Amino acid sequence: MRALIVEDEKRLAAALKRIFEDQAFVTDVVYDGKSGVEYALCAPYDIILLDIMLPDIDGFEVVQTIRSKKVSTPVLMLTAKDSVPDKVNGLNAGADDYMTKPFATEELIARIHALTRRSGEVVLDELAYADITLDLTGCDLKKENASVHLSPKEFEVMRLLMNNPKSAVLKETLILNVWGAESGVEDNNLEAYISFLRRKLRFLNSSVTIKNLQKIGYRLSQEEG
Amino acid sequence: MRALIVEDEKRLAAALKRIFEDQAFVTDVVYDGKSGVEYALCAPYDIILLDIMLPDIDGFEVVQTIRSKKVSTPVLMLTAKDSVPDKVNGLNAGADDYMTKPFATEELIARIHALTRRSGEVVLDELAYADITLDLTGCDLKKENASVHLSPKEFEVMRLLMNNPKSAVLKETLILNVWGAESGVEDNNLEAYISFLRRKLRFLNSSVTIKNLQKIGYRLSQEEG
DNA sequence: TCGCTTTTTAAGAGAATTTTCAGCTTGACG
DNA sequence: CGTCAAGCTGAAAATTCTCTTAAAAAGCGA
Repeated sequence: MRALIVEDEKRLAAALKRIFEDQAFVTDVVYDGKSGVEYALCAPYDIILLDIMLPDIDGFEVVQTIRSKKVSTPVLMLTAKDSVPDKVNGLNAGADDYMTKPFATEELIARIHALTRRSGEVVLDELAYADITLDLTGCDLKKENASVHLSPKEFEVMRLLMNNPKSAVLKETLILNVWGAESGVEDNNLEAYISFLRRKLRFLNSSVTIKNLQKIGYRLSQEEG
Repeated sequence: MRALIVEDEKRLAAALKRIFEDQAFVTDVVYDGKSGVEYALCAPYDIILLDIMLPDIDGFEVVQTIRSKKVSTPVLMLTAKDSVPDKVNGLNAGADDYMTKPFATEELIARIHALTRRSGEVVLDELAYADITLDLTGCDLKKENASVHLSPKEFEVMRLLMNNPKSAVLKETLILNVWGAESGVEDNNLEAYISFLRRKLRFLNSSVTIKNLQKIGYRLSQEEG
């Protein structure tokens, strides 16, 4: 499932991205209306999250434009104002639902699911590799009947690794996606988490190990016997 | 399809962005080499357009860096000079194609399509020569079922040699691409690495040898029986 | 605030990689 | 041959990266 987030406030955008990714969406983020239209027209999304207040053209215009181009992806509008005109305008312009900021994460998730269920897809809630399974709804890592709890950051790191089981995941990618662009975290921080995860994998007695590629990053691998 | 443009001249960059967008690419533009590397490492692009002359680090170094991180996105280099050394360096460093400025829009479009078509069809993750194979996703050299691990620099040297199996690779080219422009490493350093690689080839019992051409450089060759 | 979990930081051990050096071999050329 | 420059190699030294702990700091709910 793919999601597009159109939101100019970077921090909120990052938080939303996280939420969507926790729901197993592949997520693109853009920070203005023009890009929103471009992206919506160029790639097939299952849902578009759209802020009304944007630096260039506003959310209403974005919906209108993409609808006029026959894109029928569900649109969830986000607005700081709880005013009736906004809602009406949004729905008239072609949005499928709206939410007012601030909002509870649970409510957002519920609405996301309501909108995407409608389009008839199944929501992926597990990631598997070799003998382990990552539960995307809870936050734990399982092997057969055993399971360990993962903290949010451990979970994010593991999810990225399990999403790219074939290739190495760059240290840059991991840090960017787990801590964010300008977090300024040290490599050692990531290393500590890798260490935490390795301990938990040993605890589970899994055949999965996290391999280091010097100067590059990490990848999962399965130990023989 | 997503494109990244790395070009410091704003007006040219804007023109390029327009061209890409007309071809239905979602396009990011950055104006210096450092940002180019960051973007390339953090998002999946289908093509990267890269100017050689950039304010901070040059285009060669950009390609070299992202390739050393195993990013295999096709790179189209742009150069004002039509000099052979530039082309050679670019292609050795891991670029897929180059164009000299000024250029015709049609030619650019044709090259873009050639490169992205290619990437759609085959994912290049191995380099082969005679009886050996270089795994570009991991860091190892294989012969049949045996394999040896290569360190980052060993890997780079080997990749350059295997990229140019027909001709000799100049010592300067090797040093430039593996150690960088102003590293000031001695020839003996390269010799040491050649020696490491030879040992590993012997270990693999490969028919491949690294031949020295006095005062020039090295080339791969296959020993008979 | 207290107690718990999570995250960050720090430090040292340990590995892996890279560089350096000395002595040796090879090839070119008179 | 003899000599010199260029190249080769193994070993040690130096450096850089990584791993693992433990402890400090931060966050969070009761």
